[in-house]
Amino acid sequence: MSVRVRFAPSPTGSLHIGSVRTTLYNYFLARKDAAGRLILRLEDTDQERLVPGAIDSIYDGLHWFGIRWDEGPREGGPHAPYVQSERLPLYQARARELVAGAAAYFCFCTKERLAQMRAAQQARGEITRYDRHCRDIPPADAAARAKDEPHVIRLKVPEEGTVGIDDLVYGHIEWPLNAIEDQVLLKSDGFPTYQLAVVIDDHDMKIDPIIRGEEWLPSTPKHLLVYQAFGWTPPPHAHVPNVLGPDGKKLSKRHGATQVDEFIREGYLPEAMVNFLALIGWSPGTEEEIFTIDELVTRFQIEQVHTAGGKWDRDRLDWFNGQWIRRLSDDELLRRLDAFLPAEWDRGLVRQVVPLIKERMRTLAEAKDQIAFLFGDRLEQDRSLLVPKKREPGDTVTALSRATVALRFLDPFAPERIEQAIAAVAADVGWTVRDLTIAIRAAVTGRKVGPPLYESLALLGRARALERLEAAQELIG
RNA sequence: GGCCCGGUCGCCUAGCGGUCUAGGGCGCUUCCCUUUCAAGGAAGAGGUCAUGGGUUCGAAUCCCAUCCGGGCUACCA
Repeated sequence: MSVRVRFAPSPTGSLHIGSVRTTLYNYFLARKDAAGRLILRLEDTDQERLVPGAIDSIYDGLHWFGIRWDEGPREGGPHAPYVQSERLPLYQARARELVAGAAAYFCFCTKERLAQMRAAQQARGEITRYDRHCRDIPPADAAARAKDEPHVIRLKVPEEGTVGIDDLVYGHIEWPLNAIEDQVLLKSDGFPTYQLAVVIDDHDMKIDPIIRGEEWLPSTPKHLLVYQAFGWTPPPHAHVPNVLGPDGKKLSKRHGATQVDEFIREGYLPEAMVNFLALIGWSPGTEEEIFTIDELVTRFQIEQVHTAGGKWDRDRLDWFNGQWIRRLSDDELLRRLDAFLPAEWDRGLVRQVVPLIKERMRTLAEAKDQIAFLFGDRLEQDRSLLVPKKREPGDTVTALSRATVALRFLDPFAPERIEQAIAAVAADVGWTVRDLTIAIRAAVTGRKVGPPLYESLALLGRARALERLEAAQELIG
């Protein structure tokens, strides 16, 4: 039996980083098995929460990560359609089947009555749960009323007993039936609830195993009961722990960026995100840290997934990102950088600085500020940076003017020659090379830190370098 | 409140009854390298394995209780 796994997002917004983690685990398993299949299914049964464009952003986000799947809304497949709102007749027929078999029943309670009931239960300090008011209406009467009265279909949960699963991650878990209410399966608008749709779809699409977030654990008994009602055998389940915010709660917008497109915009690499994400809640059991997505496919074992939630650690993500940036070839890095730099910046020149800033970047977005001095003629100089600590303005002007002279006729205007020239000037004026480079860097780049100075000067070109050195002398004086 | 899950350095984690005086990575500190900043290299601080009881010759590892944290508790998913 080959692996058939799925990820089933609701198109209620853009892709959340936590669900990407779960999707990654599904992906690893699907690719590990040569005959494995990954299925994308859209769970849009809540029509009120639909967000237009969400489907596109799910597709874009997943593709960005390098995740490919085999069956889905746009890809088609043997179990189409893969969008729940297009499968309505299926759910309705199945729900009626359950009613006919006395495993479910029509319920005519209004939302108002349910609200009142809940309020009363709460006031009495009881568990809030459907009181099974409609459970014992004679089936014939109920069927007749259902013809023209608004209604839902509820599952007839057995009075006692237990249901349980052997979760691939959490092990054996059991729930007493008396804690489970008669779940709504089909809403009054004819749409299925998640609980019904997910079971029918996973069954029809032959999903095995089901891998999903830990937050679904409490609704597993409800699903199990639906499987039972249909007489189906539930597939193996694997729940994976949540990705948590710094406060230990489920990662959400109030913890900062959580959407894939935000990370793309901030200049994170998919390689780094995959690597980082995979290691929250799973470990290969070795001391290695850096993995490509393909390596993860071969290493990943669902049984090694943890039971405890893991916190999101931005510093660690940044470290992974730096690692992956440094693993890129210069040409590849140039390609990735493209979207983060103004279109008018000369790519030939950018290509030449790339090696100089490669190990100075943690995100792609940082590159722009680091190399901006190379582009355009105007440069904002900061007088306070121009004069090194413990040096006099006058001496600085002298040093800078000597450097200007030394660089003017240097041939070629290349890093090694520049280095020699600057060393000579430093010796000449009795300054440390360090202090002299501080002043020159400030003059030429306007900043305190940046890529290596001699290479930067060479790339800047003699004309602009001299111009800026002279401007700096004026500014000080 | 009820049900379920969890608890190893600040964070991600190794560990699955003895090799643990608890290992690695991030972050932090110091040093080396050095034209700045990084990167890289080296060293270091940091954990009474939530707590208390058992079981055992032996427990981070098994059992129980307690505490703390989280999730769920909808005609949301």
